[in-house]
Amino acid sequence: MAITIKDIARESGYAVGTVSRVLNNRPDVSDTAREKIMEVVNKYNFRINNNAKHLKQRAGTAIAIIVKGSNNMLFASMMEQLQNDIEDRGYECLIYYLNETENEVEHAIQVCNDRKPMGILFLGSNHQVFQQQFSNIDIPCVLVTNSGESLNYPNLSSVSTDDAEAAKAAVDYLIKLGHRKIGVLGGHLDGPVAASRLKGCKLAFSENNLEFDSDLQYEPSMFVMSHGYKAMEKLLDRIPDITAVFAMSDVMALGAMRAVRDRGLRIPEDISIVGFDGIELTEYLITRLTTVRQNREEIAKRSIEILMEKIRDNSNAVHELIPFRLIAGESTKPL
Amino acid sequence: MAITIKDIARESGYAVGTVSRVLNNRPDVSDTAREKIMEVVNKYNFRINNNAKHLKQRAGTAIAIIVKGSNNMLFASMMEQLQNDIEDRGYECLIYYLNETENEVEHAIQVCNDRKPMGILFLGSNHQVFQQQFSNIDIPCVLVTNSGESLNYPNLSSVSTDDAEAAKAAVDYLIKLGHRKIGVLGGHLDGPVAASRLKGCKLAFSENNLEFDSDLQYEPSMFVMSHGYKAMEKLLDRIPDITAVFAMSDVMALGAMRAVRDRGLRIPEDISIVGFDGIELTEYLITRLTTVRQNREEIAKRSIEILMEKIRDNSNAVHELIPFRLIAGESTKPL
DNA sequence: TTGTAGGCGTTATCAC
DNA sequence: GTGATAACGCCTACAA
Repeated sequence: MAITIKDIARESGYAVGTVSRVLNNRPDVSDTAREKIMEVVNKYNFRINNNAKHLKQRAGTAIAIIVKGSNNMLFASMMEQLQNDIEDRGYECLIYYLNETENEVEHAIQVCNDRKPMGILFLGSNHQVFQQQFSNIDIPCVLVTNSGESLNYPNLSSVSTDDAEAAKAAVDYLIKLGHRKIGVLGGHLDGPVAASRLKGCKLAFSENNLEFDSDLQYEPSMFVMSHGYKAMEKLLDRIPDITAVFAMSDVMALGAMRAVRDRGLRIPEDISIVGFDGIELTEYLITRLTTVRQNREEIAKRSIEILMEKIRDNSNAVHELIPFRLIAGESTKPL
Repeated sequence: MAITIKDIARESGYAVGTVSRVLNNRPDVSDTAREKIMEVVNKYNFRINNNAKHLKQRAGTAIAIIVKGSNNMLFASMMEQLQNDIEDRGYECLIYYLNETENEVEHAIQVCNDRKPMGILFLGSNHQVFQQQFSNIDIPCVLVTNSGESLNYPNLSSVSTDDAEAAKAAVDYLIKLGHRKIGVLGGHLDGPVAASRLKGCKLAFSENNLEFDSDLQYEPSMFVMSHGYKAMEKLLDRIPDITAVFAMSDVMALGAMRAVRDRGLRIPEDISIVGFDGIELTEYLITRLTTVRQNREEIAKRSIEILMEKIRDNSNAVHELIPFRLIAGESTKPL
């Protein structure tokens, strides 16, 4: 059906081995051969069959990136840098987007089987899934943006923000501004991210001798605008005299802002809001969002550096925390 | 190295043929065989080698989606629906994200070579690239969101918004509100999208007996916030008494809004802004953005329906326009 | 219902 | 520097 290197070999007068060598830019080919063969390749618009190629190749030279959630703006904003960085280092970059319901480790195992990458970067991860199946993976991996410390695998490093510290900083900021009736919008607590952030919140309250009643002040929400909106409505219903909110993601904060406004309240005059992540969008909002900015450039950079190091020396996993910054925007004010 | 169906065959006491049949859910296998083989498969955590599989398979049963730009919020918001819809119809869904600099048709040709999909959906496309190379693709394809009419390939359909009409509606709206000093922020005009939208703008002006001086009133910009911001600054410099702006994408409009605010002007009191696309975000902004909403749900739905139809009967390409709606937000007001 | 064997298109390993 | 040939792991006839 399709044209193969065999056809190219016949047409060019060379053997398949030589054609393969040319196609892979091997040095041990004469210029005449290279020229003649490439001519035929172009003439027939030949394309290599990657299935055959990867079937035969023992070890591939590629880095895989597995992203959970094509709608995640934080991840989206990191992809270009990651991809460029990997390619600049001479590796091929295999990108896979999975949705929330798919099993990222299962997928990774299959990728290892099919493409034998040298390492994997995970953007977004479900810890339970990692606990259950990650032992099937034996190449170096890095969790980008989540800590993998508690998972404790020798080949699973991580580069992330200190969630507890960062959340604490957000709530501290609100408390310093004089707020006392503070609500928290966050993820469901089965994951370590929301749990850590909530832990940080609680610490901020207790260190300031303030009560924190989770049932009253905490409202779980998915990390999307619509859920942030609804969660904020519930919080406003439960705590009518609330004056500030910390949302565990900017996107949720955005939904919350609109909910506040739709109740006829103003930001920051009536309610102060702090987000989390520091996605680009927050700087363009007319009421710039005060947010905990994860240093995504540095996280991306270090993730790759660490992955490369592990590929090189196969040393034990490291778990690095990258400093965050609280960016004071216009969505908060002293009470 | 890795475990193969041969190993499974040996362990289970069956032949490789039977193992293959079980793995592919073929009906012509006894329950005992299926059971016994699956037991061994699970015991050894066997995973099929897709390279070998696809190398051998003549025709794959999959639909490919090629997306240009992982940062494009309009595309991101359509992916889930597309993916679910395709999988609900029993097809496998192959997703590839490319960045702006990569050649989507080149990539598609390679995908056809390797995975032999039944059809391809393109989200985002460069017309020049299609002109040059699309003739190498002979399976049904659909351009999702861009018109492919002028490309005139028998196997390239498209489902899109009438760009000229929609842009005209946006500018008409501003004119009806009494605005006369109107600026336009748009893409570089080598692509058909920006060109069509600009054409629509011009028509709106001329039908209302208004002048439109491109050099003065049109400012090109990439479809990202930062460029929208800068382009708006230029427009404000050139036309100090400007009262309204139409931006050819919501993301650009967002940048423009912030630029306006940073000049100490207010939206919509001093400047009205209309966007394009109608991404979810626009509904959550505190100053809800007036925008031309592309009916992305319907575009996604029809794109797949058309692709399926073409796969079935291989009939000639169709180019469908899906009605848009102008959503009046809070970013515009009568002059 | 199950087994056998050939071949998919490439790379790798020999020779020459 | 180049050629011949044996794998790679699976699917698909065809035979039993």
